[in-house]
Amino acid sequence: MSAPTPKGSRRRAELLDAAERVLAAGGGAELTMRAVAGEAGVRLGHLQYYFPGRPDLLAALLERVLTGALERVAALAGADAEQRPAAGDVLDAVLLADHDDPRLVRVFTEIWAMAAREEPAAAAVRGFYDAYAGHVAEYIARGAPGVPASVCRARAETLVMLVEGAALMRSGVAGVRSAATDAEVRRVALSLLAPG
Amino acid sequence: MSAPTPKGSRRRAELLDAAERVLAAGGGAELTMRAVAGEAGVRLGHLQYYFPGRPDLLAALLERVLTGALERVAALAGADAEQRPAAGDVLDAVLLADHDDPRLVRVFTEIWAMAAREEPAAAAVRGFYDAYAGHVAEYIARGAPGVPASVCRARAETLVMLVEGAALMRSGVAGVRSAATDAEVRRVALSLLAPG
DNA sequence: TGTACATCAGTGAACGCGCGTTCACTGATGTAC
DNA sequence: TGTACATCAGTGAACGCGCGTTCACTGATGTAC
Repeated sequence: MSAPTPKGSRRRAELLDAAERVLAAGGGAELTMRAVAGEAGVRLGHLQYYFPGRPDLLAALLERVLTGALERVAALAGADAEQRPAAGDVLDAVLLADHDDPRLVRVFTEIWAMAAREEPAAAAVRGFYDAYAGHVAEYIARGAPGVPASVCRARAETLVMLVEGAALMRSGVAGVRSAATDAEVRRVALSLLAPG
Repeated sequence: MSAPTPKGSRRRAELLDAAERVLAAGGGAELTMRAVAGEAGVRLGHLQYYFPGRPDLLAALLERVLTGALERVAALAGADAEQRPAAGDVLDAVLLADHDDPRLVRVFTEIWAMAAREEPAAAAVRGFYDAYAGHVAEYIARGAPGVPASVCRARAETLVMLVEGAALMRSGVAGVRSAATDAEVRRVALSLLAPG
């Protein structure tokens, strides 16, 4: 597939959209070539024109979801060093916007499960969280000039753990949301993001 | 299956052991009736004598894993109000013992994915984390007599989020372990478990 | 502007395979008398 | 202690189904001259 045409890229994106909807709705076990083709409104054989085998589809889907999520993190935490958004606003954006989409939480639980199974997927997921923590660490460092980079990194990784755990627990999958806990999470997260 | 015989209970447990090994090794997609029967060394038809359908096996497996994990939490955090173990020891036990078993982390990522798919599984998982947080809240309350129960609960839920996020990130699935981050997680977790 | 041809986009049927499920069956174990 | 019988434990073959994959095919679109 060298130099894809505009139409080709659009179709490819549509097919991945469909795959993402199927994954969110039914989980990895229902993410079949037929189901994706049906969701996209094309024939099985045509889906395989773009993604010859199921592994090709899975890899492309994983890459797109992770890239999209990372771009959102970068936009929130990193873009302009000058216009550094307030830590509270960043947290609210992560905790409210991202986690309020149960679709995304579902997709991520499936991605974690995929990563636990297959090393290539795990490598992609580790790369994602590594970059994620990198953005957060940079944000922290900008707000605390004297603090060593290694400390910023440790705080960033801890914050990512808390946020991902919160995603799981607040999503209805493994727990339910409560205002008191949200406030406590926010307090702890803030102390990591902008200590002092 | 009224009043199972000793032999029946043993066989049942053996079959669930096998199912757990298959789940840890290959994930939910490979957890087939045939694979479990093969792992247990019995014939397919015989597995179905104890678990007539796949849903029966899945439900029993989920219940056993969650019950086992909860018992370990209860033993750590709750048992005797008199012999209250030090917060640091509790944390070390959770972070080192539990998380050092990649098998268990893998099983839990699969359980989260299952819960994201099926509401009955989600209900069981929510019940588990509810009880988990309850034990932790009680532990916190015993160490901080003046603090309202609602505050203890919020701290406990936040701690559970952090611990589960840490399990994911430290397991190799979504991240790698680092001593600096471990220390930071421990510091934050301790501040939740035994503030002041 | 027209034509020939290569490539791109999309279809449809068929394959072999592993799955969950069904079911008739056999041997082992317990229990009543 | 022996026997008859019910239940428990385990086998083995077959079923229909949905899956990923293969492949020959057709129509649409671009491109060279």
